[in-house]
Amino acid sequence: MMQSYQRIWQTVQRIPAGKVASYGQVADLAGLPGRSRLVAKALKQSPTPLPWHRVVKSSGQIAFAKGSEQANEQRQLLISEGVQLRGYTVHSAHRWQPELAELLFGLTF
DNA sequence: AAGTTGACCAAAT
DNA sequence: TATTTGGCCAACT
Repeated sequence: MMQSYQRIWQTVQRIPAGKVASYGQVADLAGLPGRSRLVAKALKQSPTPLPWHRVVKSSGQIAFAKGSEQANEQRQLLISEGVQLRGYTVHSAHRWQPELAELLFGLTF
């Protein structure tokens, strides 16, 4: 549903530069628990200004195949933001841990 | 209308 | 550490 994509995009937009979130984490924050695959789909539709590169697997690995054009691009974007990686895996220290106030920001009631 | 596909995930092996 | 398995569900065949 388009509504879900909007929520996902808004959530991705809140990930700070220099930090990353997992697909599942974004789904949870968007109020769509268990729908990590939908996040991937929404990202595929990525409106240009979206910081899509700040979303990685729960393992810290970049989701694209190693060595692929897209994986390399994502890697460079992250590095340019000061994110440290070992190969195609971001260091756990850069994982986004939203504060309570930040979590509440996404609620609709 | 029924089957397949994903920029995934967590737990089990 | 690596691979498999079952779960997930909207969008496509």
